[in-house]
Amino acid sequence: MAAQRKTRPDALTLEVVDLVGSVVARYHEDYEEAAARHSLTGAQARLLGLLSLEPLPMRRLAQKLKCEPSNVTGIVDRLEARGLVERRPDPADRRVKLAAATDEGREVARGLREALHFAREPLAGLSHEERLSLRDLLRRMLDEGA
Amino acid sequence: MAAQRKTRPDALTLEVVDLVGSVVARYHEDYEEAAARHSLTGAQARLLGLLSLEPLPMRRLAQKLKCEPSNVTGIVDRLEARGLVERRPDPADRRVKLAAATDEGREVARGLREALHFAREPLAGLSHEERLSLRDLLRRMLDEGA
DNA sequence: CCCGCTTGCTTGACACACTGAAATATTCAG
DNA sequence: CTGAATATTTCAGTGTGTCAAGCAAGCGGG
Repeated sequence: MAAQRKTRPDALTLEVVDLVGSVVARYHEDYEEAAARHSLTGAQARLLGLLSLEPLPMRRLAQKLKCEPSNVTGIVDRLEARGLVERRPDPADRRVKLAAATDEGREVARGLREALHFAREPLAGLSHEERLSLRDLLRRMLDEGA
Repeated sequence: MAAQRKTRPDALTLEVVDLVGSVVARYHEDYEEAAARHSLTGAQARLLGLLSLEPLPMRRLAQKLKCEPSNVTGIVDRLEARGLVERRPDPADRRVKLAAATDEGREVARGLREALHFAREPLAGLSHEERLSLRDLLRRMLDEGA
């Protein structure tokens, strides 16, 4: 599959790597900015986004966010203080606490998603076919890369 | 060009947006991990990467990193303490301090870049033509989106 | 010349994200 | 029932980031 492994990447590859870097940077700025408009930090926005889909135990949140559970405690604390998230006991296991978005939390998450769709949509400039091919290329990248 | 503006994005667009999100997440993990292997934080690695190309005044660094100058002070302080960066006076203007990578700093930056090329190369699985078309699509995205 | 404005950098106080270790509560296997 | 494993929290410590204030150096007009 790979035409090269440890060998020097060619100019084209370097350029693509660079472009990906730019896209990543742009995406991040937009994300943080959208979060800030709702008085949230990036971490809080990501966590709230997860909880807007379904309640999750703290442990699962930590896994999804790829950080230590002790870190999640603080983020949930702050969102809870703002009334966007609440902690509920898990009826099946009294050790676990389920974090769940409140109605207001889901509302904020929805607003955030929409702000992001706008922000993320430099895609709008691409035709249907181009989007199709971009989708396939990105899928391939994600598959190959581990 | 754009088939829609404020209207609901179609399923394909949503999927692409999602894929971009995944690529961004993956890229970030790899970046942080590569930095950590050199005992650097992401911010330190980014700053060192900039300085490995050319010395820059603190002010310019803040602009490139999109943060406050007062923040740059701390990051440069830590890199300077590790001997990877040094502050020099600007002969043209005694107010400005030029941050420059030391030899060791450039060496670390080089190692980091290579680690990143590896990490960033889920691209290796794509053919030359595919990379070409990916490059064009990414360029279009970046152009359109501002 | 020198006064006042601007510019570049640093400092200090503060919030948040994050980690790692220790404490607590609960589950679960033997 | 006892001891190991699991879920969460607390605490101390580091780094990133902001904002306001301070200091030094450039710069323009009287």
